[in-house]
Amino acid sequence: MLIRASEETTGLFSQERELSSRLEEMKAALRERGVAVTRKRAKLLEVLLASDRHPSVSEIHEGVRAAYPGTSLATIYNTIEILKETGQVLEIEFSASANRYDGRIPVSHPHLVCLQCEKVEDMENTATHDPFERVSQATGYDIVRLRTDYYGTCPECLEASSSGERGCL
Amino acid sequence: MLIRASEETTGLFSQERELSSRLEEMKAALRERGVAVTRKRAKLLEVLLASDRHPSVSEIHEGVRAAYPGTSLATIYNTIEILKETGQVLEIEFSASANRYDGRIPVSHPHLVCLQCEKVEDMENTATHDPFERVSQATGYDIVRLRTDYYGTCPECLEASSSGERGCL
DNA sequence: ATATCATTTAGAATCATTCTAATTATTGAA
DNA sequence: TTCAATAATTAGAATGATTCTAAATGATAT
Repeated sequence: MLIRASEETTGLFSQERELSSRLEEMKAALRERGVAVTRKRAKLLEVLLASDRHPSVSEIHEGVRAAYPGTSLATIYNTIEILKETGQVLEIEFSASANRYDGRIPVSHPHLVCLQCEKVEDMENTATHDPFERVSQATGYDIVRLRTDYYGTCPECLEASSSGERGCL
Repeated sequence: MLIRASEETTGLFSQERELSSRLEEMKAALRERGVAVTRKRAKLLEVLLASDRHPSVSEIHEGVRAAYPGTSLATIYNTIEILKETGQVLEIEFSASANRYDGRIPVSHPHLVCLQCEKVEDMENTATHDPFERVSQATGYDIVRLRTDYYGTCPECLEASSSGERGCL
């Protein structure tokens, strides 16, 4: 059965316990990489893990600034870059809008993307994708990542647009 | 079996016949849409279909300029936009570099992306992805598109980097 | 011919991201 | 504690793909 991971008590990422161990994992990865876990960086990790919204850099920036008002955008970009390099965050690229980041599940997994409200949700994977080794063998590529995203209109946006084009305020 | 579509005599898109009927299809779609198939637009379609390289806008621009030197970038963007709207081209989005376009197979299908040389290849799909209807049903989304891309290093780049880091000229 | 409408144009504007060079914090040795 | 040395952070400039704008050109039909 295919369900949305955002349903909080089941699915891909449910337990608060998992969240805090994920936080520790990320901090450990930063230390291992040889960079300090500063207060701003710690806050960034928190913000990143706080929601299943797959936040953009500027959303993260706002979250961090709520605690540390002087924080610059560059700090967010820098830290995200390190997280990417250490495999601690999954970057979901968009060309027409800002990239989104998944710190909860930093490995390849499918998403639902609403083209209207730009929501990005995790999706349980029921389909079987070719494992990297198999693709590698068949193509000669060294495969490191897979992107599987379904694009469309989310139920809320469908509802909003069906219950009246009139609401044009 | 999983093979690369770029092998010319088999695979997803082999026959020259298919290419020219594809060209007519695209022209028809433009006319149906109510826009003229000008010489520049016709050339653009040709360039788009000419290779399996999944060209970027600026590659297409260069191709068109070879025949019509004065052609502006805006014309390419405009026409690509119309092709997108009519479902005649598949846009493969990248945030860190230019988007790529697939006019040969304008419907969702998987790709191999080389992170080093930025090659984009079609891939035969052996894995079963959840059909749109099934995802729609399970999630409430109205799904219109699926992106399935494998990222890694292509055989040529692997070869180049293994046969010596020395070649640093 | 000429009025109308679509097409094309050059260049400006936008926006996410990256870069740069200077400033500020932190740390470890004297 | 003091003083380098190193890392982290900063503001703002630079970049680059894309979109926008307003003017110019081209085609079409009477």
